[in-house]
Amino acid sequence: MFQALADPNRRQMVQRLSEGPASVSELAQPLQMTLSAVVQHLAVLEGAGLVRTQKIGRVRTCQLDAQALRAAERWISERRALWERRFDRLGAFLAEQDLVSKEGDGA
Amino acid sequence: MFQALADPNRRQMVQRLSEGPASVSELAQPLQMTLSAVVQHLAVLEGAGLVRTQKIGRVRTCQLDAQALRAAERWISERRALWERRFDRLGAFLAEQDLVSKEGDGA
DNA sequence: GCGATACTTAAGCGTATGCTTCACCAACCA
DNA sequence: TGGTTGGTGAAGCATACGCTTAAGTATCGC
Repeated sequence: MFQALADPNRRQMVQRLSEGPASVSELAQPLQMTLSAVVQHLAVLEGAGLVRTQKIGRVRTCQLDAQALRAAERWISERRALWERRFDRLGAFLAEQDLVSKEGDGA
Repeated sequence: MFQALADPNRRQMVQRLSEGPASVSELAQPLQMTLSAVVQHLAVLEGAGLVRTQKIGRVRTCQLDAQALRAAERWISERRALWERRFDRLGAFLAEQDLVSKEGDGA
């Protein structure tokens, strides 16, 4: 799923879809590539569960699946929270002293 | 940055680091690959700003950068919120339509 | 029916990614 | 001092990825 979000074009597609549903060619329009390529990207997004699509007539309409986005968000959030909580428990002061203060000369 | 999180091994490293700082070989231990490969993954994570490292003696110590995680989290969160808000508006709109139509024929 | 539209599928191709090996340097320590 | 530990860097290789072209299918509008 992070794999699916890794590509800039796919993120742009997600961005577009966050503003509302769109057809495949609408998604393709701002992207400088073939419809074929867009469909392939779409397949990745759909495979990751980030996007759901449905075909009516000859038009495939796509929309975001908020639940999948929430799952990705949660994964990051949990790890961050874990790390930040740990940071707090140990005391920011010690950590500052020990790990951050030497950044001045190294970086 | 999503690119960096796309790889399962790198996510495992992030997972490990969320539990506390670790040296390169500590990170490598649970992973079935060469130290060399781990260093390369580490470079990707560091390049994405997800991890900061510092070398003391011959040991490189790694820790998560919560801020970068927060950035990724925010990107997802914003898109999800946008989409969900739209969803709500649609719900409200439909509800309103429903209400109006009932008022229309009821009164 | 017939051309245009909106995809769909398969094949191929160049490049990026993930990994290994090998050689190497810099601490640490007995 | 010399061996071991911890990490670095470059080269090479197999596979995955992103994209294109080309050919095909199903629908829509006239």
